[in-house]
Amino acid sequence: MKIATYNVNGVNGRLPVLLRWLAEQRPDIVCLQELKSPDEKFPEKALLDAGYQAVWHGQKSWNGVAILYRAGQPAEIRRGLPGDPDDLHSRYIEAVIEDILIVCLYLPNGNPYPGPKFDYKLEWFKRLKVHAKKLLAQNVPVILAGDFNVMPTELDVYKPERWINDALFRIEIRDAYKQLVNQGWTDSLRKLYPEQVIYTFWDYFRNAYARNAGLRIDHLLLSPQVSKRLLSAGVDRHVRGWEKTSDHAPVWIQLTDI
DNA sequence: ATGTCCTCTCTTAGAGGA
Repeated sequence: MKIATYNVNGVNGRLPVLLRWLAEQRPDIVCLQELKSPDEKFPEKALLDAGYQAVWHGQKSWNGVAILYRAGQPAEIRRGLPGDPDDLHSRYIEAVIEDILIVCLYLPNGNPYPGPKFDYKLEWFKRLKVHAKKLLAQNVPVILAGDFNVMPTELDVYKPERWINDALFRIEIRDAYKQLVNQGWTDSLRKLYPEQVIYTFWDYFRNAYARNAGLRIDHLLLSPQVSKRLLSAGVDRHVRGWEKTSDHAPVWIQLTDI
């Protein structure tokens, strides 16, 4: 079973690219971020025609997350990260697919540092850690997939020294990510490729993709029950080279069937 | 500071976000 996460940067503007990639790779499950679409404008019909049923949590202009499934309807469990009723951003959705709890999340960017957006990111991370710990305690297969807006280590940035005061790399944010992973999650790509330079995002600016000036900020974290089923993982980086493409590339894992 | 690309609107240019 192949499970992917992809920050599409506008699900409607990016629909041709998304459909092309779905047809090419045929992932079983897809977590999408940055829909930038209100719920009523989500391209449900086009995705159904492409063979995918979906649950989604959108909002106008910004954010938005969705989970697609090729072999049935994802069973939505939760929308919105618990812990702050005043947080109205659409950044979190959970669904059960087959035997796995799929969490699709879009962590706040947090820039500029310092400031309220950075504080919001730290708070969001705190709430995520609280909730993720509860999920682990259930001892069921769980996947946390999405755009975490965190480069976990210096290996994950083309020029670490330039990113020290960026909200995607500030030490508080790396620490928060480390604390999350240390609860017992497995970072899929790092597990299989502990020392390889792997990027999932290349800025639109400065010809970043051609220079491979990238970041690794999209992650698939696995609970122990899923981790033991991990077969392979990778980045569909060629998609970043397509016309009218997202600034992220799809990231995927392959699990053994049970 | 800049670069680019998305979405929305006090809309066809500019603002805000990433």
